Amino acid sequence: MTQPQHAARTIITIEHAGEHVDSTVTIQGWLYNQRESGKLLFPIFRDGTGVLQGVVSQKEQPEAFEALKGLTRESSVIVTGTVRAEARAAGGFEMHISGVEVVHRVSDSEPYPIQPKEHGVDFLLDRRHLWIRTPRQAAILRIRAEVERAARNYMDGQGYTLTDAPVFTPAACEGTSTLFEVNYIDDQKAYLTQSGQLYVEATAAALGKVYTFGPTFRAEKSKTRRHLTEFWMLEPEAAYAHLEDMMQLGEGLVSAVVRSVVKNRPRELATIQRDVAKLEKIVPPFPRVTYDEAIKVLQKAGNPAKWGDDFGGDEETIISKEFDTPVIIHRYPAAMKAFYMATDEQRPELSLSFDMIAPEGYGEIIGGGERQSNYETLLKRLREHNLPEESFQWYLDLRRYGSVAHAGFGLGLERTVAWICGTEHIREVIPFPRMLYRVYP
RNA sequence: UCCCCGGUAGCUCAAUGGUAGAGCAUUCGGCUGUUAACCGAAGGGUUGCUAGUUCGAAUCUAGCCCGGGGAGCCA
Repeated sequence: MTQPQHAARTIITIEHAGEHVDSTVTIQGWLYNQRESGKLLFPIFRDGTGVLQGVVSQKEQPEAFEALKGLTRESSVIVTGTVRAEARAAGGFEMHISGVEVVHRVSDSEPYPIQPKEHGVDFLLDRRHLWIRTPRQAAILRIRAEVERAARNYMDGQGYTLTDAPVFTPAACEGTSTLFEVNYIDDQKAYLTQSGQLYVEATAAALGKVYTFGPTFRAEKSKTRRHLTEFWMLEPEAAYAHLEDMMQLGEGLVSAVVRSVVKNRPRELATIQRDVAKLEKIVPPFPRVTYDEAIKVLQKAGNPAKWGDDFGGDEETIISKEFDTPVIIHRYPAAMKAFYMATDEQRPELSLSFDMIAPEGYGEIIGGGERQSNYETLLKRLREHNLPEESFQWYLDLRRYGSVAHAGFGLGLERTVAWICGTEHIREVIPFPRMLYRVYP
């Protein structure tokens, strides 16, 4: 409106505002909030990269003042002004506004529903498509993107090749109770994958060191802050690899990801007020305890756990509180692990498995281990678990043709991001969470 | 599936058997350095639904619906 028609504009994003002090620039964004003080307005703009306070006086910039006065929250605006260092403004910079173009004005009769104050979870989740505009949510999503980028960089750097796994699968990977069933072509049944692992075992035999990274689905009726029905998993698998190799890869991956977030997303970590000192402590090697030792730690802490019990959230928290970094628990009893897990030759009652537990009570972020490479043993396990042999013939082929020791793990992306961000709930770290009884928006 | 907690104005909550309220948001007015600005005024309600107890129910009882947290299971 008040912008000169033919002026050459320097369009910047708010994250770079500090590089343009004392020059006139233009930002394209939305009105996040506005305070009025008589003949002064203090609008706060956001553009997805950050927020920037503006200031405009009625006396000095009457046109810009009128354009902004009474403007509704989340109206889209293109604003031109001079960036000044300003200690009184949040973030340390402020824009002295000279031109305002209101691109779209939010109606007075239907004001933007999300206010800069406390809201209930249900209300926010119903409006997740708008909630993600909130600076805190936007910062979390940018950190998630950094985690994904850093994880892929690390895996690629370690010589692993990304091999995407299918989402439709013919049968369960571990059991049948937790699968989403879908009608495939001509009344054939298919399921949404709960893990890409079986497929990555095949591609590992083809390419050596591989990983898959994609969505997985669990139809479990879990209603907790650690569960989603649709979540993303990064699953490496390597031929000729053993348990020890995967424990090292896991701690290398997790610490590289954390380091990358600390280095590349300091603004976002500040926005969400994450204690960065805690993240800076995440350096390999991570402490390792065997299942046997973990039981002793629990009993010492007064927990009634006994050998053979699986660990729930309480048990994980007790163990993880002993350390500042994630902790690896390895060699769980074979009975509590999946049919494809290899067993310890020295102690056949143990599986060559490991979990990585995040600090601060965020629970298991990695689960994996060495796979059963012997045809006869694997077939026996399949039958013991009452799994449909027909559906697993291709998987058994991997043990018929050049079977080798191999190992891998699955890293839960959302639990990892939730821990790195310190969020209350895992649902905040995925753009559109899918949870029990919630598929909208 | 089981256990626990909750549902009152657009939002966050108060009212524990006796006239349904506050803050924020919205509208109007005031304020030249605000930080979820502040000050004044106005509008805004089938207290999740159904039945019951009672002179009287947001409040007590039963059933149902919806949501949250946890268990199991897992990343």
